[in-house]
Amino acid sequence: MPKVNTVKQFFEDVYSIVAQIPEGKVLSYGQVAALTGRPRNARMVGQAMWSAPEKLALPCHRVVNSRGCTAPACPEHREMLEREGVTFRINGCVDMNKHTWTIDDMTIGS
DNA sequence: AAATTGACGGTTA
DNA sequence: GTAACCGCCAATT
Repeated sequence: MPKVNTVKQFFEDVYSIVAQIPEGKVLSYGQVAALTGRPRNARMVGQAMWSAPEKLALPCHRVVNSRGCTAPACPEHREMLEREGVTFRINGCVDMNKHTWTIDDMTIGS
């Protein structure tokens, strides 16, 4: 019954984290990968997004690359983020310094 | 089983 | 600050 830490588990972790991203915040693939325990699997995270079942309502538009830009094939996500309160720079990238999500943003509660 | 590709990241030029 | 190259890890062909 070999059920070790396989990629499948990694995918579940990715879905779990991405699903917890609050509105107006974004995460980079590498950041998500690091939170799942695979900082080198940034690419795999993207693959997970593209492979993510829509029934999970996974906010993949809140996941961007290291530059803070939206996914290469989904520039329309930019408008979705703007609508959620995310601010964009002239270069078309998100203001990471203010919108890169962190655990600290969810634990400061109260 | 081997080689190529890929929603990426980081470093060097 | 921008451009190019290499490197990481798993999937796909």
